[in-house]
Amino acid sequence: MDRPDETGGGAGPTRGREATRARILASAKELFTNEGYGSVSSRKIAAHAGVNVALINRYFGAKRGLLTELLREDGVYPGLIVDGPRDQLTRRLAEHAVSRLHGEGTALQRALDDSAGDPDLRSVYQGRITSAMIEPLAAYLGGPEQRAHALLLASVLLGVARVRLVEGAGALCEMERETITRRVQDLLELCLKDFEDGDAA
Amino acid sequence: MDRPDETGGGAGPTRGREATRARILASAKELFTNEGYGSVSSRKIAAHAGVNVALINRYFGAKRGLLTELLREDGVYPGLIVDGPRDQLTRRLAEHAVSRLHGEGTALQRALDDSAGDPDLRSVYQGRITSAMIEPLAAYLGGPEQRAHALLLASVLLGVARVRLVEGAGALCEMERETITRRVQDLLELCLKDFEDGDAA
DNA sequence: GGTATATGTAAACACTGTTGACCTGTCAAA
DNA sequence: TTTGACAGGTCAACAGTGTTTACATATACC
Repeated sequence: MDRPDETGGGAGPTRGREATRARILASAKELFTNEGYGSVSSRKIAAHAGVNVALINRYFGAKRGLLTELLREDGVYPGLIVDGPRDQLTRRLAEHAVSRLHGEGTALQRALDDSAGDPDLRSVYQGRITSAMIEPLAAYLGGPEQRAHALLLASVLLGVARVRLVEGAGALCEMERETITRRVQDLLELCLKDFEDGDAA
Repeated sequence: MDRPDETGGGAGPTRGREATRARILASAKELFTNEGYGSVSSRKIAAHAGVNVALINRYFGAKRGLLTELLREDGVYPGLIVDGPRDQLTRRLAEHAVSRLHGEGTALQRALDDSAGDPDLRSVYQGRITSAMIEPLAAYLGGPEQRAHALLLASVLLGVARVRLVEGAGALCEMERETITRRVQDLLELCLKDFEDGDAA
């Protein structure tokens, strides 16, 4: 039952459960970053890690498990942007969105954004967006309409991300950064308005 | 060089270039509609159409060509919603978005929306969204900032569509339909504001 | 009739993710 | 020390995928 490996007690053995897991994960991270999820095969990851293909499924269940693990470690949609003063929430979110629009952030984040549409990853991202974006937002906002407000915020944030994939978002990136950030912020602010006042036109 | 088929001049022969093309396309449409793009294999389409697999690639280049053709025929993102009185543009777009949010529209449309993330289809949807959504919007809007405005509109529209895939959009669908439509319309309206006025708070 | 050409067929290719059977080395108990 | 158990690793195969190539066939024209 106990682990018989790490006999030397060293920091980095090249074999054994944890060492192999780590090497696979590191290879996956590097390859996904440079080539995207869909373009990297299990065998390629295994070869790069100097490890047998079957071990990927042994340790991560399936290829998708690698990405799940990377997301868990890296926190691609960090709840961090939610935390902070309430009156600056939309500003933080807008800056985050525009930053993503400009392709900033970790190379891995960019790669995973690009791979988000893969059918194999759909359930992964679905759960991730819900648990790391919509639910934290709803909890942070509070109130009876928290979920609707959170979904609207998510719509704008995801929409901006999506238009980058489709278009490169050239025209938006060419604008003064503060201008587009301000506009996104205004959109987010509008998402948060109460739903009572029907027709303010 | 000329077409030797359709010798009888009948309406529906079961062999020959056009007949085969049509049968493949009809099968693809039916299967994609019911099972989505990624879950339907080339062989399955061919079997359903009673046709050899190789003919798919002969007549449509590749599997993706089937979907390109279906999109071309069906006009999934019709420029129709753009046409109309200018002061009702956002209303039309909002109604369209909310309608999609509720999963209305053709079954095929719904299926293709769901398949939009497939890596194999990325270039197809990229071109389609650009040519059938962003460019018509930009042309319709006019002005020096037309492209930025069109991209912002697209962000909201695509974002609303995306949140449906992720969440089922339960909370948004449970709301009074007019309320959510109004809110989306307001968001779209805000997208169209000039970028000059920097800080209206 | 002969022949070029369009259409349809069968089989393979080069992949993919995944799995099951099989070694192998190390540790614990007898 | 011998035995047995078991975690860790290897290999080959499975069942799929999209796509292509070489071949057979039927049609239409000269």
